[in-house]
Amino acid sequence: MSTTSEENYIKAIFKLSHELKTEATTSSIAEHMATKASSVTDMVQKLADKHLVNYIKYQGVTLTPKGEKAAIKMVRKHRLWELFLYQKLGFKWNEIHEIAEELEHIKSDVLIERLDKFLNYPQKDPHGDPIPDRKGHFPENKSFKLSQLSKGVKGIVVGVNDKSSVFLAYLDKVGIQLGTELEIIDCNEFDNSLDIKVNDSKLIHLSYQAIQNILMIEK
Amino acid sequence: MSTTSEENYIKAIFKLSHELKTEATTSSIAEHMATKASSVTDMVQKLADKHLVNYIKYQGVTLTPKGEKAAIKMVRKHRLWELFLYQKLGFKWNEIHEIAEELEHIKSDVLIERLDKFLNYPQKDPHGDPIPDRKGHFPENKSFKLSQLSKGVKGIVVGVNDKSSVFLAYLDKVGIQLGTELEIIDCNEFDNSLDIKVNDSKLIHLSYQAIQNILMIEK
DNA sequence: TAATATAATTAGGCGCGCCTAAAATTTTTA
DNA sequence: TAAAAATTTTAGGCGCGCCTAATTATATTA
Ligand SMILES: [Mn+2]
Ligand SMILES: [Mn+2]
Ligand SMILES: [Mn+2]
Ligand SMILES: [Mn+2]
Repeated sequence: MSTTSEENYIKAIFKLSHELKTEATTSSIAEHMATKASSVTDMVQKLADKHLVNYIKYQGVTLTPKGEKAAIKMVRKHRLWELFLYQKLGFKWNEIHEIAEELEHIKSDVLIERLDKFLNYPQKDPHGDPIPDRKGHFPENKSFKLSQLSKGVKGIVVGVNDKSSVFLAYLDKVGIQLGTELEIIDCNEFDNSLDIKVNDSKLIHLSYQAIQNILMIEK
Repeated sequence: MSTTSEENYIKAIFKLSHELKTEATTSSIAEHMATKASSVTDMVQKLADKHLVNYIKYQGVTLTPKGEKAAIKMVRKHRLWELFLYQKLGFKWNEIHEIAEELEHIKSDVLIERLDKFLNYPQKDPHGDPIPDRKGHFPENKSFKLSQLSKGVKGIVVGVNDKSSVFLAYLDKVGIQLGTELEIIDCNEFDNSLDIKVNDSKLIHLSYQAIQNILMIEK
């Protein structure tokens, strides 16, 4: 069996190497988990002993197939719990991550399958992220950053990169949620910000920082 | 804040002193928690430092008002999660305790209030046990043991004392659940067992051990 | 390529929750 | 009421997950 701490490390390594497509180095893991490099080394050695990661001293770390399977299961649990909190208990999309961070560690396998069924085998979490199925397969998720759309184009918001509470609350404030239609009115070259029409009505202004973190499909 | 371990100890002390109305001694706590007496002493000292229990060396332990409030909150959380698992996810009444034992430690206060609302502010858990409200008040729960009913009397099952999976599965097997009507057909004095008619049809035989653990109200 | 800067690991230590064994205290029994 | 038994506490130790400081290895730069 694995501890809560082990599970959080496995998730972090998965996120770094598979989602952000960066190297999972000792320091990047430490930064991601707000811990110290020496703590990461300790844990990575432990995970290597358990054959969850491939680890060569000074050479960074990758997940083994066993570790990847464990990571995907954690992602599945996290996102199902987030959807439960959002859809059934009425939490806002910026209130769910922290609680799911705890709920994802509940051990029962049958629990997660029952939850999946209760939620009608959903494919997306409240942030637009794909929920892997029981076998670990991710539903196809084609989207691009709002920053990549050009003037005049209309698109639908299908996800976010930054899931921080402040960013999500900001999107709420300016009237953006999943499914919102955005039209690029103008692109301000000097700071790469955009003027945008929201749902064919309100006009807003979004910084480059913001538009890099909003995921779209074309309409 | 309190750890999972502290919470489990507080719950055990509450159960021993308030529900079973026994003394919460070092050894009774140790037995209840399947741990060693020396571990209990360690924890009880820690809980005393936090003003959650009154503790005098060699004299056993009682909850302070603060400790009792914390205990009741744990009971509330445990029973709400049990009901969720039973009612919403379709678990059987003998499958829920272990999972709730983990879920009860999820930290968010607003979560538990949302869950309460989602479940329609229930008063009883799937074992017939009372669920304290947000303020810590328990709904009145009058019932008596099946072993206290006399021949010819009819009653309704409203709870169980033993929540072990084996006992609950046994009750399922003989057709007893909450709300089942039982009629005392005969009392066998030599071993205090009962012959019982279930829901006006099937005749079964229950040992003294069993009938001490079934809670009834008269019909 | 040698010196320097950066990154990673190791050494050693800490609190937590648990254990065993020994000592202290209380309760029971003779 | 004194000895024996049972209970409880203390002493000391262990694994976990974390830390700081020191050391070692790798990457960068002159
Ligand atoms: Mn987590
Ligand atoms: Mn999410
Ligand atoms: Mn518990
Ligand atoms: Mn219960």
